[in-house]
Amino acid sequence: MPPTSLLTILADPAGQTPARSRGLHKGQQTKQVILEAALVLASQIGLEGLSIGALAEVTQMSKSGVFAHFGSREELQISVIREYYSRFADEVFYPAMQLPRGLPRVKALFDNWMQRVAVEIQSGCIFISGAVEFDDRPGPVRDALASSVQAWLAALYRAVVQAKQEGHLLATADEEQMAFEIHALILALHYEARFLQNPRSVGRAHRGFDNILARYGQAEPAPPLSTPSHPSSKE
Amino acid sequence: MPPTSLLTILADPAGQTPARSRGLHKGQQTKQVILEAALVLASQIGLEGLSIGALAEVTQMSKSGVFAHFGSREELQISVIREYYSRFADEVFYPAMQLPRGLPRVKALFDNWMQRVAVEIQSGCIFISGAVEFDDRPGPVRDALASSVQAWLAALYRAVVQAKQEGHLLATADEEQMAFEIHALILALHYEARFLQNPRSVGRAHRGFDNILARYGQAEPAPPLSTPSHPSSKE
DNA sequence: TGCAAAATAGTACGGTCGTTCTATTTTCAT
DNA sequence: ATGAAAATAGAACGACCGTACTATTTTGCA
Repeated sequence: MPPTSLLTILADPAGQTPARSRGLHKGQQTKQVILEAALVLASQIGLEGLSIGALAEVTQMSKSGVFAHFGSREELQISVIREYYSRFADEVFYPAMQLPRGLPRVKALFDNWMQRVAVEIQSGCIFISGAVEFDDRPGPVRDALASSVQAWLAALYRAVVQAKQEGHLLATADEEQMAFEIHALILALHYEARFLQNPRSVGRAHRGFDNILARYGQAEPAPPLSTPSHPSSKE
Repeated sequence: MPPTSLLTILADPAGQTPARSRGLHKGQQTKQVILEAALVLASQIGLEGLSIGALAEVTQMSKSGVFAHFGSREELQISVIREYYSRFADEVFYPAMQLPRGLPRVKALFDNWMQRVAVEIQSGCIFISGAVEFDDRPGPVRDALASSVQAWLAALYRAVVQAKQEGHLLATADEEQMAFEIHALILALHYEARFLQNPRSVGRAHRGFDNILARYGQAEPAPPLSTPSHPSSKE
């Protein structure tokens, strides 16, 4: 029983039910294998770089064999987005929801997010690369991508609102602003670490979060400046 | 007489001198026209989306005619990066260098940057889309892109260092951290405004900058929270 | 165990891509 | 004005793309 619902937008509209029977064993299984490979490929070279040919090579299948599972490249891309979103929620969102409302939960959301992005410095993040690829390319892929990101950012925002309600933030705190600044740190981390290969970025992002807490938080002691490793936001 | 030099990295290594003569009139001229079109195209669909065919169509030339000016797609992409960089410097960097060292210059750098990105919400930013496209694709294009961005970020960093030297920032201020947080705001603005189409992003970024100034600055009065329009950082 | 249905393979088509090679046109100093 | 050099055009190449159609194989219930 996941603690909240809103994160369960965009469900697979039709699990499968291809013709009329009910046997859906092998197909779903290999589809999952393909999806797994597609996720890796899309993270590396982007959703636009995802090609059915390359996917067939990786999975040792024929192009048409891969294709048949999705019906179109677009549908494949959307499936990848859904899968990515699902894993993101499992890894970042749900674990944080186990913690009590307020600052603890906000901190956990950020820490989990950071941890995931730190891994994605190597593998790439679909929410970021996809945003650039589908900036001004309307259509179902962009819609799936945007609604996924919006759902996640909304969840983060709600956690901040609750933190203020719990009295963990200053009464003057602007929740939307705080969420914006947190998002900004993650984007900068991804940019500077993955593209510019600056190893200090992880520490910078952690420090930035501490700064945000110091600004919006209730009587947080200002963290000491210039600590070698990341002073972390975990307490 | 540009006030600083470091921004003049990456010069065209060989203007032209194709065979041995010295007449280089018409060629350079149409090359500039092509480059102009390429800049528009690359901003919209990215450096990877830049196709010689599309460029030929836009410029009303033949594919081979366009191609001959660059010799390869890679060289075309690099030319676009150089041109983009040059315009960025003219628009953002040099005007700010007219202002006195310290906070005024830092503020001008940010304001000019903001202004440019605000326009790029429609057209797209090559430094951001390119970063995603060439994350893990080594080669001369990535190198040109990365060195351009690094040069700009270094310039921003120097301005912050000077602001501290001038006594405009707290003695405890971490200049690199401040530059990181400023960069983060710009990235978030681009992401949330261009991809998520959130019209409040410009105001959020401005407010974020004010927060940074309040944190690192010397006795800055905290800006009032919740102002409708952007409270701006211009004094 | 048989047999329909599901899953996969094979092949081909039209399209776009970057690039090469050769022809044609345009430029511009003499 | 002439003629060589520079600029542009044209056509063709091999490669890869998504997709459609048609076999063939594999699956899993009766």
